[in-house]
Amino acid sequence: MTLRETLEARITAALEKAGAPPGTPAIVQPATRAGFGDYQANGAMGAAKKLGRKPRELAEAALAVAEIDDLVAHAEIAGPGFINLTLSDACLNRQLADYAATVIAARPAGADAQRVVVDYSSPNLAKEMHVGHLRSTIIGDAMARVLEHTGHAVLRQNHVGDWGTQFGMLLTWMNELANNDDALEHELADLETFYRHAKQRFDSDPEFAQAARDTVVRLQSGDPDCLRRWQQFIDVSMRHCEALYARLGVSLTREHVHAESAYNDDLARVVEDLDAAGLLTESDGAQCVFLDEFKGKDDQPLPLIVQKRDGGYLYATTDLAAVRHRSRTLRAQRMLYFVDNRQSLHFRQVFAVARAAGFAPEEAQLEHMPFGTMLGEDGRPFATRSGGVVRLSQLLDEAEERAYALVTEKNPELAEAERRDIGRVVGIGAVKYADLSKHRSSDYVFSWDGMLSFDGNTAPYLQYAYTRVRSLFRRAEVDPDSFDAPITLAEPAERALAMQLIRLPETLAVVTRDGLPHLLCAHLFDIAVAFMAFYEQCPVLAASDAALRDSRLALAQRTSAALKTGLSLLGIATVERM
RNA sequence: GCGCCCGUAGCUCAACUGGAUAGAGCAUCGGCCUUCUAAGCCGAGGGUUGCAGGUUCGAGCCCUGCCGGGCGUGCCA
Repeated sequence: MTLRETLEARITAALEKAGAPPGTPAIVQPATRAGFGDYQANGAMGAAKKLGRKPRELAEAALAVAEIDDLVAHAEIAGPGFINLTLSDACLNRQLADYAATVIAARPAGADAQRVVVDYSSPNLAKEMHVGHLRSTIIGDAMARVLEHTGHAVLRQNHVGDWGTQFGMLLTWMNELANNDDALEHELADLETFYRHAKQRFDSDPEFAQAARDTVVRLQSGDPDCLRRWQQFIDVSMRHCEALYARLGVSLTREHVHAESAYNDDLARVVEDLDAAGLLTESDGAQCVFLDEFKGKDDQPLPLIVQKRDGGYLYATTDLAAVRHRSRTLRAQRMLYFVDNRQSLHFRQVFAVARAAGFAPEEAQLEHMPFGTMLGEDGRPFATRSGGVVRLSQLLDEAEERAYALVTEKNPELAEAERRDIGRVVGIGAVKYADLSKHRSSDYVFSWDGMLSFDGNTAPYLQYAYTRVRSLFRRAEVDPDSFDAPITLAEPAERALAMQLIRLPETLAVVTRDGLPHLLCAHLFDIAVAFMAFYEQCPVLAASDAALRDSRLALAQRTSAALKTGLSLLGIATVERM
């Protein structure tokens, strides 16, 4: 239980003792202003209103019976009925003393631990990954890491698109090139070009288009030659994805891939089960599920189509099969889908049908974690821009190059290899953080300068704060991993930093619940800002006495642990100097 | 037509079950390197939170209407 949750529970209990109905939330939040202490409880006002009592009076009564003396030094009623709380030094010191174990360390699986499926990245293997794939991949990966850190069993699922009509076109193009191994090799080296050439042939040559459609049928009927070709293409495309994952530091590997095609054998069964459950309706030749809660135009019932008139299945069928697999085979209690918000309706329908059909039990948490569309600098959706999208590899090249140039300018005396390494870590970090630090659900504008900025609220700022701590320890010739000393918080800057440090678990709890890693970014930035102020105002190595020096070194050491751990949960690495 | 999302400083974005004086970064302007890394720090300016009502002790957040934008809406994924 985090400090905030403890306060919430204690104040809630106090409100109840003071006469509020059971379960009246205390609504404990970080104080909105420095003068209001460390936390504030806002619940007394709402509760008093329901009771017809004076809010300040209820707050007063609650405070009188609140058992918070072990945590809080000062508590006072302010304004219409806020309860402002200032933590005691003893409380702060307890948290800081055992910081690595109590605040930083990953939580062991407890009673409330869940088996959580995180469905993310899921690129379409027909094409090369582009910048639009960044959001699902980066945000999903951060969430998988945070969930693991908070004690949950995470099951990563990379639901890659490896099936469907466009593969007929690609395989046909492969066949045309097949009599020339070098040409095929060369074409496959660049999937974007490969796709474009195949599409050109498809659009311009009716015979090719027909062959492509025939190939789809052969593929789906299990033709061995087709399957071999298909497998060859998938391998190339998958290796390309894996290279990007490795470069990005994304934790997805081959074992997390559970492709669309893996559900092929389940699809007929899904439709049968829907039929057996009495949910299936034929409409215009298609097999559909109609649920009352979904209405289309003119209040007409809105179907979820699971089988086309020609017998083919759709992605709704695959997603239903996936829910069933994740629930029954993987035994997931919570399933998170980091998928574009354009599929909101689709998931609402799939989840509702899955429950109705019993593919997932009522208590399973099925949550679409939508993210917004990446827009071009003209404000229009990125993918529709003429001239094609920006390749991910292109963006990463540029990021690494700019970071390398900058470190070379700042620290020319570092060895070439180290500067290259710093360029990679800082460049990739900047790109990932630029994406992670924005609220997932809002559309956002892709901007080279935004993605590749190294100033202000960016990953390099956090990485820089980390290197400052490391530099202190190098100069002090002390090993930061084994160093410890009692911490005393005298200066305001020291106390402000300590407060930010001990709040990290609260942020992780919210991130875990809501799937919003930008809150972790914001908190890490707050920690770094507090550290920078501390660093400016409180000399460490030149402190007036040894105890003060060691106290500040210990505080700096906590800071580096918080930053390194926090960044690693975002999937961002650190360097010793930059 | 109906449904979902969005509209906050010049730009890009925050604002945690409705909380106190709406915050950052970038950009602009002014300071700070003979002292722990200036990728930094300190300070300044910049807002009718699209518009109009409503709900209440209190609204960027909730409700209604309007304006503007995005997406979705039966056989692609």
